[in-house]
Amino acid sequence: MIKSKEITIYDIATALNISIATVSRALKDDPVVNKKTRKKVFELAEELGYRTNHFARNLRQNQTKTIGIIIHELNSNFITSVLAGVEKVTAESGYDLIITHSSESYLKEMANAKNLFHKRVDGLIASLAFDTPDLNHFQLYIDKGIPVMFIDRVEQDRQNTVVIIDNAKCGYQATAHLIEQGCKRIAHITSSLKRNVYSQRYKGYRDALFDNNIPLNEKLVFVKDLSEKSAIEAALEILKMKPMPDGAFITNDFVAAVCMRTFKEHGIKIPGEIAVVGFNNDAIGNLIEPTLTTINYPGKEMGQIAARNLINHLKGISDMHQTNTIIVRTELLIRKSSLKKGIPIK
Amino acid sequence: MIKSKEITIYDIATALNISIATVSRALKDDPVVNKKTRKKVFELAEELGYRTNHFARNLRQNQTKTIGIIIHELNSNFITSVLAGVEKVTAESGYDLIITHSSESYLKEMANAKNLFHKRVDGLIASLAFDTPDLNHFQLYIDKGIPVMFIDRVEQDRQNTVVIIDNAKCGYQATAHLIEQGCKRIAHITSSLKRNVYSQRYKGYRDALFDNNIPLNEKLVFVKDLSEKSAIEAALEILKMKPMPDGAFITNDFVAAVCMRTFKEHGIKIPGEIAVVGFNNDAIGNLIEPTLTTINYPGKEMGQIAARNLINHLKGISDMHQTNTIIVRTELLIRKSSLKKGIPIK
DNA sequence: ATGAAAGCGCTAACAG
DNA sequence: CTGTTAGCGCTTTCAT
Repeated sequence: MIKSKEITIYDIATALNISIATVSRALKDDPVVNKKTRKKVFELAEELGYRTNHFARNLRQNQTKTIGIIIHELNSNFITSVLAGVEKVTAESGYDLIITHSSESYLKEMANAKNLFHKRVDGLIASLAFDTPDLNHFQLYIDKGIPVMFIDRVEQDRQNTVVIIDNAKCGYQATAHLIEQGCKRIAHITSSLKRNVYSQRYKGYRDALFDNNIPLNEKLVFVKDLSEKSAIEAALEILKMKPMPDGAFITNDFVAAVCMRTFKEHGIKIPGEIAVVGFNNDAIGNLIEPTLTTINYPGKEMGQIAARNLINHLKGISDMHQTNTIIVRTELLIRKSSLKKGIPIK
Repeated sequence: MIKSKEITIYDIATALNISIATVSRALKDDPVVNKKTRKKVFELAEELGYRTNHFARNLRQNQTKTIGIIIHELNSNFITSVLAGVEKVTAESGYDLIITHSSESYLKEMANAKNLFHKRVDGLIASLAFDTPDLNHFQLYIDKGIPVMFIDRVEQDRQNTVVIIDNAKCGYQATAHLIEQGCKRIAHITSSLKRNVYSQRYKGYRDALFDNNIPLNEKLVFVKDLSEKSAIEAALEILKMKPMPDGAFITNDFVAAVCMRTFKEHGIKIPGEIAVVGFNNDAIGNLIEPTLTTINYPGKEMGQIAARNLINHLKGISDMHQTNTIIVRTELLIRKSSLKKGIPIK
């Protein structure tokens, strides 16, 4: 297959008998160039099938117009929403996106960070893996002054710019809702407490119990990964307890769905014998029986906010280091899995 | 923030008192350079924190080492699997990936194709939107000799390289399975018959009916989009029919789940009164009640195959135009939603 | 085994 | 408003 020759600004300049500088300026809408000239340049560019050589431009300008993104996984509704939000903003601003995922592995996360660094992304958006213990692998970026924006899964003990939800509040709401429905022994199934999202939700759970004079029983707290296997394990442990918990706040809708299935297989009534609240508002929650009460949080919006702040920072419009925590609104979506007392006032 | 100066091969060359040509060669393991020299170069590069300037390289070599991907949507299990497969292969071969999605819109698909063309991807992997009527927007690629690989959602009336499953066979299997379970009036809920995947599954459905002497009843065929709303509509129409269908082959697990929910809300027993077979093997199928019989097909593998063929073609190892259709294996996963007669012999 | 030098396509400083 | 020119960092002949 013979590739037809690539058109450059030289070709356009020669054909129009003007200089390449003028062509270059015309192409980027520099107001300094004569309108007629610009029009001619555009027309010829179109006709000849000219395409900008981004490499020459980037080489010259020493920026890549690329944003890197490291996420922990790409299999949830929430994550694809985040991606969609980021993509929308970056595309509008003419930035490319290189998406990587760490499969919840710290090692892969480090490798991705290094890789994107070598690819010279102008900025980075990251959501941490389960077992990421520190932020040392982002030091490269900090040293070079490359902005990094953390989203959802963040490290708390440093001063980075983060876009998060108020996980403690959500945990509190979920738990308080169960208490309100009459639950006395509320189990909590969660994941690695090293991750802010889980530790904060746990904190909210504890605070809600405390405020309602329910003593914390650590045996009711299950720290698991988010696999189907672990979910079944946790559910079976709950089933064995005497007395059995009468409520469960589960930090993930998929895990909640698996637990509910397991409960039902053992003849347990939901919410009658055990009320359940999940987290994330995945599509699944509306398809299982009973429908799942959950926390809804706007992934797409979070993605947009993160990307917008990063890009504005890059463009010098604003300094993202000034606002270092952005908290996005959330809501408790009450459905059937938690309603022991019937439908509340809407 | 002061960015520390970027190290180039010039810095290394000067420090080592050798030429940049030697550094360049050493860095890419050219066997022609002295082992000791190479070692010194690598050590210094590491120490100084050298990173390759891909733009300079790409500018020089006139290739981007980037693959573009256009998918119809990124919200399904299947699609994220495809992406994971593609990513695995491209990452191993040192290619970047730019992911775009068309949200099932032909217009967005065209825009993406154009955009990726301007970004100069070395190759493209695409899965078509619902309403894409032709392949004209890929003509740019063909004209320039840029390879395009279609996956799953493909256009049939041209000679492109495609990675697909045997949709007709799957449709046949699903339908035959329902017939085997005693179904006589089998509804089919599907989507735009312009898309190969749906038209082929429909064909399989028709063939299975024919082979079992069941006349085709077009009233039992519902062409819908894959939204929750449409799923409910279709389910309600089915519920109204007299006699009601006693089986349904639904080309999407999510839609199947929504239909099942609707059936159950109306007191219909599954599979007793209506047996259901879905398509895709989404996680949801194992969480709803009854569990959903479905067609499993290996997204990750399809992604890998597509990417591998594309890259081998790019590297000149093989010519992908020689093999223009790659068919991947599939399987019918029999679960409870279709088992009117009890569990079959495994 | 190494070096010199040209040039990939573009931008921007400077000079008209 | 337009043109000239010097690189950006790298690869790749062609010499040596």
